[in-house]
Amino acid sequence: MPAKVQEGWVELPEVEVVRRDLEKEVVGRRIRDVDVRPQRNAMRIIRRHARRKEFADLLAGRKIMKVDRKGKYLLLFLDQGEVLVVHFGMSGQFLRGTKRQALSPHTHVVIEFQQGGDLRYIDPRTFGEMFVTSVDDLGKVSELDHIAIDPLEDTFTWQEFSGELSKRGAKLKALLMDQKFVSGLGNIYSDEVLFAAGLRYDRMSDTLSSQEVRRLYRAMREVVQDAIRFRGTTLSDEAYVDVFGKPGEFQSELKVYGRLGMACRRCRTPIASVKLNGRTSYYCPQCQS
DNA sequence: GTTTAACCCTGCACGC
DNA sequence: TGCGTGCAGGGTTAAA
Repeated sequence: MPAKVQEGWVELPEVEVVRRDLEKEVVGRRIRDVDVRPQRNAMRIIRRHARRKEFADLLAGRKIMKVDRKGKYLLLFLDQGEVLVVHFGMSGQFLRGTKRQALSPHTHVVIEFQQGGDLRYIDPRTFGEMFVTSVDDLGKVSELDHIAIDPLEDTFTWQEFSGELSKRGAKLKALLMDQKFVSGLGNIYSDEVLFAAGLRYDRMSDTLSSQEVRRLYRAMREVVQDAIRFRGTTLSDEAYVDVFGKPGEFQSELKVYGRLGMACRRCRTPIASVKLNGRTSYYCPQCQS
């Protein structure tokens, strides 16, 4: 039975690829105008703002100074002490465009630049969102405040990771996906990390040997770094693309995710899946214990 | 403290 | 064949 084609979504590697693209493409540009599209769903994207105009006025005339990432959130810092915060949800994406190019379906926001060209926010499922706040108020945004340490940060050491793991008594899969424990991993990469570490989804975090902790720590950094190098995971035509519309290539590197019934790349045992809290998790029954 | 369920929405699969 | 219905899917949060 072929694996069902899934829509793609956005985890740390994809957000980081977009961040790097935006740094090259939009930093230094000044916003001329912002068009929040007339369809009702566009308001869902800017749900923290009462009106389209309010959101647009906060951005018009501002210059984009730098682009940071916190977990799966993108932070576009503007020249007057304000920040455009973006979360892609499940199906959000940024695309560079020009006035002559027609807007694709589910385009909710178009940011037009003075130097020409625009940046479009597209999101079929509208689970994503964007809002503008001041740098001073960033700390008051609870979702950002709660985000745990990033696996790519140098300050993320395995000793610290080990301490956090033993403090918690939770199943590894749930823990890896918990943004308050470690930031940026979703369903795809948590499965891949657990496979790379040789650990099962239901292992309790406080039962790992120090060797297993180190394996998990190393796997987490390696999988995320590799996925960025391959510019993210694109599972179907409709799925994630970078700012230029180009799909990622990490899907060909996936070891377990979406490979139900296919031979494990390491031991040839068929990949199994299990439903956890309504989400499908993939693993190798032989390689992971 | 952890686990579960529900919410948001679209698109697809399925059945009549 | 065409339409209507049901539900999968991820991140977050509130409830259990």
